[in-house]
Amino acid sequence: MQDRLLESPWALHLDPAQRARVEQETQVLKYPAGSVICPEGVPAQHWVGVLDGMVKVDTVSADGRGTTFIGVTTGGWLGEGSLLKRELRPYEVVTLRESWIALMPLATFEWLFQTSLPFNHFLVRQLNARLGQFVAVVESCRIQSPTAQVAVCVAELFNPTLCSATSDVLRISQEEIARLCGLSRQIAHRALHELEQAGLVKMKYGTIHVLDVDRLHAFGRGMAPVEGVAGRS
DNA sequence: TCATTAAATTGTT
DNA sequence: AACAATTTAATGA
Repeated sequence: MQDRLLESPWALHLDPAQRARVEQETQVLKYPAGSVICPEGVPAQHWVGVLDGMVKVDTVSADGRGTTFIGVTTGGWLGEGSLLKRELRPYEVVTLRESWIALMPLATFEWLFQTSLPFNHFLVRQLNARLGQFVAVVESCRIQSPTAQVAVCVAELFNPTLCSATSDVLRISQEEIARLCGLSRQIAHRALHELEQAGLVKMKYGTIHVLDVDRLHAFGRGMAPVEGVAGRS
């Protein structure tokens, strides 16, 4: 699993010396499901890579209610925002299931940031992709139905710029999907059932098979079956 | 390998 | 939100 580290997209264009230092200083650890990798409110000390598994980024308010902002699947990297700003982690990072996690120290990240142009290109593309991800979610949330919202959230978990989707099987409970979309579990459940009937996903116990990512994405932007609303203007 | 139990997840009201 | 039903995982014979 250590090998996966240098197979990351940002590592492909580093020179041998840079690759060597990255490999030496980055630790690769296995975490059981539910582990807090980055606690909220502590200084950010690592850039976090999901070599295998899945994590969520969320925050818990005082009254115990929590919201999930993003899910990151195998091949994704996160946490660069807090590193660049040298700030306390505004959100916590938690594994949703057993995962292999890479932790690159701040110093190593900063060194790559200062010395590698390809690394900077990667960061710009990643930040841009994240922005697009959030815009798509907000759009589906404001304009479309909850079902479209779920469609976009699930589709975005497969965003090729943000992860290296190796499989179309998503091991995640409907409850976590609901958190990810900011919906109640029953609404998310209904939405997932609709998407299943539309032939876009296939539900099993604890897993979701994504059959057509492209159509899922399209669903979030007006391809919804309710065209009585969309057609009028 | 099979039966029993606990835990997690889903389905329904 | 609470409850019931279902599936999986773990345990032990």
